[in-house]
Amino acid sequence: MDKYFESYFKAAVSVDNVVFGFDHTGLKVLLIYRGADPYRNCWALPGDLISLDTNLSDSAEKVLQDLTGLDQIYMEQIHTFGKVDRHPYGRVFTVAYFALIKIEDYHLYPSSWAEEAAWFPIGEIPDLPFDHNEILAYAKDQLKTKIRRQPIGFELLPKHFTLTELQTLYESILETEFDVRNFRKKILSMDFITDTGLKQTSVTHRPAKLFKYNAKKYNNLINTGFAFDL
Amino acid sequence: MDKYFESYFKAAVSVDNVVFGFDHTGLKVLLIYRGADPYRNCWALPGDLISLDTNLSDSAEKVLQDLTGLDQIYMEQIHTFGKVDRHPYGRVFTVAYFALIKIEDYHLYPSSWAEEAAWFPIGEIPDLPFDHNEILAYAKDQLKTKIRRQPIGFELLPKHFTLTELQTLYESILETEFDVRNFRKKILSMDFITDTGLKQTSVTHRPAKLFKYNAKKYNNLINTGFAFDL
DNA sequence: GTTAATTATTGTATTTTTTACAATATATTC
DNA sequence: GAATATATTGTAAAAAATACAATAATTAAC
Repeated sequence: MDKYFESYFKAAVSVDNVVFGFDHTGLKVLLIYRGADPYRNCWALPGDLISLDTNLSDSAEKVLQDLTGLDQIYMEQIHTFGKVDRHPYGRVFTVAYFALIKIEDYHLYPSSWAEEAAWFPIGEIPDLPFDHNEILAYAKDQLKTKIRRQPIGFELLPKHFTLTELQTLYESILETEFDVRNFRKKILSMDFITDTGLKQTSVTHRPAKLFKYNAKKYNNLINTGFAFDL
Repeated sequence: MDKYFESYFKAAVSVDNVVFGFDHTGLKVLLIYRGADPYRNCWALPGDLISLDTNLSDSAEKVLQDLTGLDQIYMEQIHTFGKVDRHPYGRVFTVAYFALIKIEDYHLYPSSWAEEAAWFPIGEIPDLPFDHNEILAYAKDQLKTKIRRQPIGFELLPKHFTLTELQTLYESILETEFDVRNFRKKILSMDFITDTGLKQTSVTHRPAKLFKYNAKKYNNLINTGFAFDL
């Protein structure tokens, strides 16, 4: 390499993951309690500087896995943040990813320098270090946009879910309300949510039918020009 | 900074701009002829390593301005590419931006190490260095997606345009055809494209009315829950 | 100045989709 | 079996999307 280029190779790159989960109480975000500088003893997005011998997308998975134990979950790159002074140790660009998980399917195993990992309701997020509040706001916005046009909502629900749960998910994220009958008609007419034949148990009222998302049917539809839109 | 962090601060970050233009012959992409290593004497996306004292979004504008002379145009970050071996000089992450311009409103002034700058029809793009073909493919895909849902098509047309030009733009980018009457009805019903009262001149047939995009009206609509969709 | 050539402009009937709206069904608990 | 709680379902009206072709305005050629 020419000497001329040396001054450019002094940046670091990090990954910050915005992991959304959902349960009956609403939308949640996964934060870790930092046990390392900078910003030791703060809750923050699970993110870290990345090692320069690893591809970016692999790094995103590795960082999340190292800090929280989460593996093999739906992840998507959303934006890169690169203000000059966003990191106290030097010029650090951070690539933000968003991820969706079924809370009840995973246990959290904080490790590396993450002392804790916990779900925070979307309305009760503390002040976060770096530009993490900005990143989170961006991710929330993306979630709202994407969930209307791609069938990613199912990533947040258990494998088997009721139509009421599905409707609650959409209403909660989109901050709106749907008519029960119309919502069901629309969803079922799309024909990629199928009845499992099973019903809820342990409820103290009429049990709801359990449905599941059929990715194959969705992909077939896509190929015929269909566009999901809620 | 702790010594521990030093090994992380050895990456470089670049910006690569995918600039789309449009004229009566179709969609075009702006490439520059590289007069510097690596890949000297190749056509490539206008991109460059960024200086570490400049914010990311400012860098995107600066790089484009330096190489092509283009300034104050619509730009949007689309994706960051970070494969380990994508750059021969070391670990370089590149943040891709896409930009839309009205070809006839600008002159190209290649400078810095860009020996030439030229518009290439989207169907006649040569093999590009780095992962630029991959970046371009991603950008094309984004353009197709975004143009259907945001009124960005107007960035590619002259300030005053005919409805036929607008329809041709959409048909060309979306690779589809619309019924003339239905297209006009739909566009005009959205009420943010207004008649300028002017007509085409120097055409050898019935002159078409000239319209313009009214961003204020669009923003008003957005705030009332309207969603542009073609 | 009439005709040919070229592109611009416009309306309507049909079909499909969206919307608004409330009664009945199925389970548990007491 | 009565009370309670949630699940499930249909229809009519309105709105939007679709399919389809004749007329209008200009220039060029004669």
